[in-house]
Amino acid sequence: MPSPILSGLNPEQLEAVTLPHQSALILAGAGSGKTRVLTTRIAHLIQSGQVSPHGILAVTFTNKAAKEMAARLSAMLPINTRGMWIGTFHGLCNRLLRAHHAEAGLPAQFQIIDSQDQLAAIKRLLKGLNVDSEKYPPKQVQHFINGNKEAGIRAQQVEAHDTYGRRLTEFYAAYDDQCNREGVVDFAELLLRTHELLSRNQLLREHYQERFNHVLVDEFQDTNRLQYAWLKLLAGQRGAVFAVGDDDQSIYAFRGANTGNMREFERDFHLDKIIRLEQNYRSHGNILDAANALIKQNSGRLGKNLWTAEGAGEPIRVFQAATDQEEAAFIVEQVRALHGEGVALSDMALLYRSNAQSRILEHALFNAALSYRVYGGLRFFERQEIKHALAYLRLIASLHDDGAFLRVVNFPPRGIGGRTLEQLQAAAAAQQLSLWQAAAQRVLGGRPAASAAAFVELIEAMRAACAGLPLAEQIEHVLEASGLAAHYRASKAEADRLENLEELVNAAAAFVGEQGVEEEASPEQDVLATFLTHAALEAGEHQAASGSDALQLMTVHAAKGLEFHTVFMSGLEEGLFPHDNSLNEAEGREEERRLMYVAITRARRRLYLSFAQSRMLHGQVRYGIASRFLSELPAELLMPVGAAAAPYAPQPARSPGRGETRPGGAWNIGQNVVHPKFGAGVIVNCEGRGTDARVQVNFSQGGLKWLALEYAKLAPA
DNA sequence: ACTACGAGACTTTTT
DNA sequence: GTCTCGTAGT
Repeated sequence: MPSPILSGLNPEQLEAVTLPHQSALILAGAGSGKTRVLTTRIAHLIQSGQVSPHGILAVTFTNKAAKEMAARLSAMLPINTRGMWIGTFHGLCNRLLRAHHAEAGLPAQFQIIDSQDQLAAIKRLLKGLNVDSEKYPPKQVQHFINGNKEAGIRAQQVEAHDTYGRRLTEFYAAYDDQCNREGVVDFAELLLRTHELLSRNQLLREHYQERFNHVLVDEFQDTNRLQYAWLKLLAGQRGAVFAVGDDDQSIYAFRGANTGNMREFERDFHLDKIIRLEQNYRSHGNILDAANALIKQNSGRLGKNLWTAEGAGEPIRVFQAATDQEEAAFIVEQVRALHGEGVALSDMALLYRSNAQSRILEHALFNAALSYRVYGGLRFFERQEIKHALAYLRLIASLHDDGAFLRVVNFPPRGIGGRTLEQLQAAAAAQQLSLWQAAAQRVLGGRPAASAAAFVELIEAMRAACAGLPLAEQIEHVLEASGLAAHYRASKAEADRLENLEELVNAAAAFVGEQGVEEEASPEQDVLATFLTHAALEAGEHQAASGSDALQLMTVHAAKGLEFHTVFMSGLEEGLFPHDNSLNEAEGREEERRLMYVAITRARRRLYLSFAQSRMLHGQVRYGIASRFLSELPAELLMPVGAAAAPYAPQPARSPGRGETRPGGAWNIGQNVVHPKFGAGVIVNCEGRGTDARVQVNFSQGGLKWLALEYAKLAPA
């Protein structure tokens, strides 16, 4: 007698869901019901009595995915998912480290710092070591540290081959020391610490290995080395790892995702089961055919071909615009028409490769009075006013947090400037004290000591006043006592920041409301710590939902996992998409292609691909040719649209348009040329006439150069 | 100690 | 075009 939760699954989905206790890889194509399979399997395991909710570990990458999984699960089964171990890698690590902080060598109230805070900590560290930030850019040091942590390598284990590498390794070691002193943990550290804790502590390891009989992973293709090692460790010899992913949608290699994990998983776990979910429930045939044809050109795929029971549907529309403005105007016009036909604006997406492209599109939409919503940008807990407020709270919770100290010691301004801080930092370093201790012990003399002492008193007063208050009231008190609220009230230009601070109080109240149900007996101080963790681990929505029907604007990355009736993929030009910076290595080129694959498979019914021959980028006009991806799609699936409906490839040399000079009569923008010294290149700009005429050439070897035509020995190629 | 101006950068991003 | 960072000026 099949259970109702299994009804409606196709044979492959059913097989995946009802697999016995064994490790398995589910290759789930776009729109193949991946999340459904994952959640239904958990529900099925529990319902059939194979495991209790207690024995499940379900890991995702984003909080959104974790929440959705929990929500779907509680809709399927009458269970409370709150106590279950469903969460992000980082969230679950946090949970483990809080429970075993002593064994992990962490203070009970350790704070989590985000990448911004981490970068600030590194800058501070380098400054203290008198390091030339030209030679060792903080961003690069951060990259080095995180890269090593994600490979499971501590500073002591780094194999440095040159002076530069040895220096970076020193910084890595010093950074970890600094974090330990301050009681802060960065994102990568959460994972590495947990991994070390479990590898070192046999009792703990066996406890969790026994407990988590079933480990389920979402978006497995996005895991990095450390996350994979973490999974392997938790699963142990007898555990079953059920990994769901799609190698064709791996678009995060640039931030450490190891595409090799899928193959390694297959080998390490001796998989005899790889289930492919290839039936797509989202898109019409032409769209899937295009996606399949494109992705086939990548090498080293595990292999998969999407199909649909639906018809072919409409052809894919391709639009060639002369300028980015024209491209935007075309999109506006099409959006209007479709909206008129009854397609909701929110069911249409406007995608682009990089955020910089959104502005011109926004401009056109704004002028057309079409409502739109841009995803991306600053998130709630990343805003500076929120960071300031949280830093006061962090300092109250954990006085030795130098990062928090420095963020607020002079904000709002209270006469503690760079000079004073330098002295304070020197004194603290000399005596191995935190900045707080140094300030509290009045190591300074003169006027600076007085202002520092005043700050110490301020924080101590806040700490005392907050003790025992509900969280929201604590925050309200801090906002007033610190002068933050007054500071933002005083400036008209920053009224929105004040609003955000008020929103922070609301968020805290809501947070306590949600928490309160479960953990009724938790002491007040712990609520603050939990809230700070929440703020660090979950930066909040990118933008508050406007509620109204609005066109969705976002990068292709941000669109992963979403679907729309109509998708406009804009800016399909060489150099933009695929992006210049990714073209050097085959890996990068293939990732760009996967990105294009993700873009195409977002569309249910209609797909527009557009590009512009000229585009304003970085304040300069760039001339581009059609993206290679357009020629990689089967021509019979494409339909040129728009005023000209002209063929777009191969790119004909364009004669100069309005306002463009035509020096010497022989040189055109877009023309390929050869220079005796610089080699092959393409003309991207012209200027002046007669003997003054100059052309700008983008050389494949030498980069961008302005050349005076009178002297340069330029020849057509 | 704070503010203002200019030089240079600038793919994608979650935790 | 726009944001960030560092330095110079008040």
